[in-house]
Amino acid sequence: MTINALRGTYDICPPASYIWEYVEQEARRLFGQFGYGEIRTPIFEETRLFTRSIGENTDIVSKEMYTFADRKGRSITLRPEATAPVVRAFLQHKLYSVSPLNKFFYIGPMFRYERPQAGRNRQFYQLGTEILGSNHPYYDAESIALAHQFLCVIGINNPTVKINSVGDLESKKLFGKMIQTKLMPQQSLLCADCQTRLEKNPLRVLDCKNPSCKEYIKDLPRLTDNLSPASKEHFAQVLRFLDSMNIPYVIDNCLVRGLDYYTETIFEIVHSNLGSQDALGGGGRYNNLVEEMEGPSTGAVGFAFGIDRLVMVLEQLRPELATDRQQLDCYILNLEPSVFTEHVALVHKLRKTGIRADICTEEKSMKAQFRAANKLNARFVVIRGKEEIEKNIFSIKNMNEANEEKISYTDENTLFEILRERIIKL
RNA sequence: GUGGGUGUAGCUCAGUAGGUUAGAGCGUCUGGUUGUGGCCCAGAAGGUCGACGGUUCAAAUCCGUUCACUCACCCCA
Repeated sequence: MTINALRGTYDICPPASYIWEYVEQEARRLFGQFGYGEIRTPIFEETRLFTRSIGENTDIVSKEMYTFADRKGRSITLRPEATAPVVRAFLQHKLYSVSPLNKFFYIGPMFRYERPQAGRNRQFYQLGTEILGSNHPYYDAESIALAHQFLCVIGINNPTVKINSVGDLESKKLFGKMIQTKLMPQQSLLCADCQTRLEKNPLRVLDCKNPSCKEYIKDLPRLTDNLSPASKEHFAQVLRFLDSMNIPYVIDNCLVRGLDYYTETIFEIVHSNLGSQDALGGGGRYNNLVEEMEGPSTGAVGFAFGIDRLVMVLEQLRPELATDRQQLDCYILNLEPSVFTEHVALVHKLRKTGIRADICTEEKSMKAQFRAANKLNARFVVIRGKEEIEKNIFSIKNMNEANEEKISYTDENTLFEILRERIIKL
């Protein structure tokens, strides 16, 4: 009985892993350029960190958390998202007193117990940012600009940025109540999902795709018309900054996010090359979360990409990323056991000077060894067989030009030097 | 949690009016005269046909159960 990876988890083997490396490498470079420092938090936390921050009756907390008791009976949860852990770290280390503004990025696995489907796994990977310490609308726009530029950098060129505002905590609550009172009389006419949404999370009714529900939704007041003057101005400024940076976006009055802590600006980036789960990433502002977690009043905004989904799109758009383009500089054949040890020293010496060298360990036929060299995409092959040893020479074959050079052998070191010279010359 | 689809070689898949030793392409390995790769040619290895049970003289094929994968709903990255 073989053991397989658990449902919703998977292995990333070469050459597919090259895409992941590429995405992460470009993220580190660009996010660093924008002034974000990497933060790494633990993969598991106390359960109440998430129940408190994300919200008791959100889907994530009510049915998707990997929660278990540790050996001392404490309730532990594998992180379903990174914002709460980052805020926890921010407070634990009192980073607000180290610097008024903190910009972080993170890369790592998250866990949600869901039925897997295209673009959704139980262990999935996010790469995201958090800016803590300001409620200036510029930072909402910067988050979106960074996300947008990152996609451009890695070659995902036509994403759609959807944006909306839910206003401050007060207007968010008031608007929810408004929807409830307007729709309650017709509750029984809505779809089953909307009936429960209306009670648990009324804003969600807005993005129901059910055609019959849409009839009722279109007559509802609009979120953006019911914002407080301050929230309205905040949102207008975010849009103004986006315009000034030429970041394209679509205002989507029905966009709602599933986590309780979002306030003001929320956004989502979708892409048509994905399946039904078409969001590459999303985020928004969360001005009350830090305070709710017993920290000082702190404006904050963040977003996250699903790396799994970025990779899915890149597999389609840039399949060349998943090929091993690296050439081997030098492959040393194994024809005479008497010189094998000398060759072990040679490979090591070459590698120490930064050359990509490798050695054949099996005493196979010359044809087989050349086939191996070819598969490894070797530029040079070192040949020391019976003939060379008798004549006291060694041969270097250039695989690209298919010509061979025979050089007289004096000692190990000159062999190394001559080989190195040939390799570096190219 | 709910619903649909699919399980045959390492990969992509053929293979039903149930009937001999279950196939192809790619990949892997070995050869194609004495020591040379890619192209070409030849050959080999590799499968308890997802698992279990049933019908039948006979099951990859029909029936039942189960597991896995997959897509979608809910929701999210």
